[in-house]
Amino acid sequence: MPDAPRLRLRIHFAGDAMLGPGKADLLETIRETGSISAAARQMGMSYKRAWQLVETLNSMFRVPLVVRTRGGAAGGGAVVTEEGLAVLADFRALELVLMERGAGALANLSARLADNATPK
Amino acid sequence: MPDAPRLRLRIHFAGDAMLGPGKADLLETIRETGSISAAARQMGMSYKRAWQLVETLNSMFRVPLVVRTRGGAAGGGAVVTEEGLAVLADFRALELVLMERGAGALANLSARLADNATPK
DNA sequence: TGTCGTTATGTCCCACAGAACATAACGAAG
DNA sequence: CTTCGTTATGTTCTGTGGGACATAACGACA
Repeated sequence: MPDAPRLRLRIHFAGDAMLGPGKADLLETIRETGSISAAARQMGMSYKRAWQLVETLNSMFRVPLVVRTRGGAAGGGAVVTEEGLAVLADFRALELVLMERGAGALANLSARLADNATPK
Repeated sequence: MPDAPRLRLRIHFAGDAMLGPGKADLLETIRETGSISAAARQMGMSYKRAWQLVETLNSMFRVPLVVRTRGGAAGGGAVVTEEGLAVLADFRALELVLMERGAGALANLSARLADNATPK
């Protein structure tokens, strides 16, 4: 088995609101870097996209997950709120549950895969 | 709570091979209808797309998941193999595990959502 | 040997997500 | 009151996933 298969989870709420690995990872990177732009750079995505994701994240929950500040010596920054951390934790918990309890089925599936030796 | 959030799961294997709700549902509908085109119609997707999905499904596993026959009185048809049923079962098992064991975290997340009363 | 519904493919087209650029606005510190 | 990095937005461009069509091939059966 070359590399372990990755389980990707996405939650579709009412309307078009959804939460998946993209927003979760972004949230996590913002927490680490304290800045949207730094997170975007680190994740190799455009600042605008990251900003848009934060925007939708904040608007889909009652309490904002990320608070931003503009100006100042550091230019500004972004901080993940308690609510944001909680949301992130819940999402990670779901992923973890899936990884742990689904290892068996996942192994079954992997065993049936054709061995494409990642050609070229 | 308007409608229950849907958990969507996708498995990314090595290379670009991946398995998600799309292929799983298609597999299931083919099993029910015995035909790719009927499944496509029933799922509201073009025949070509359904055919392409079946093609990639068959090529990403060692044993084909769907066998097809052309011509004949009925025009032809498609049958999901034992292997296909097994793959489908494993995927559904993963989904089920997620729904059951993740209900708690999912409820937490839902509770934090902004109540967008599905406007318009 | 003609019929009929399905599988099998190719071509054209378009909506749309996201990249790439381009500017403002901001505000603490020096 | 200048500087500096960040947040905040708008505009343009493009790759592409998938829809919409168009045909061919197939083969059991009447």
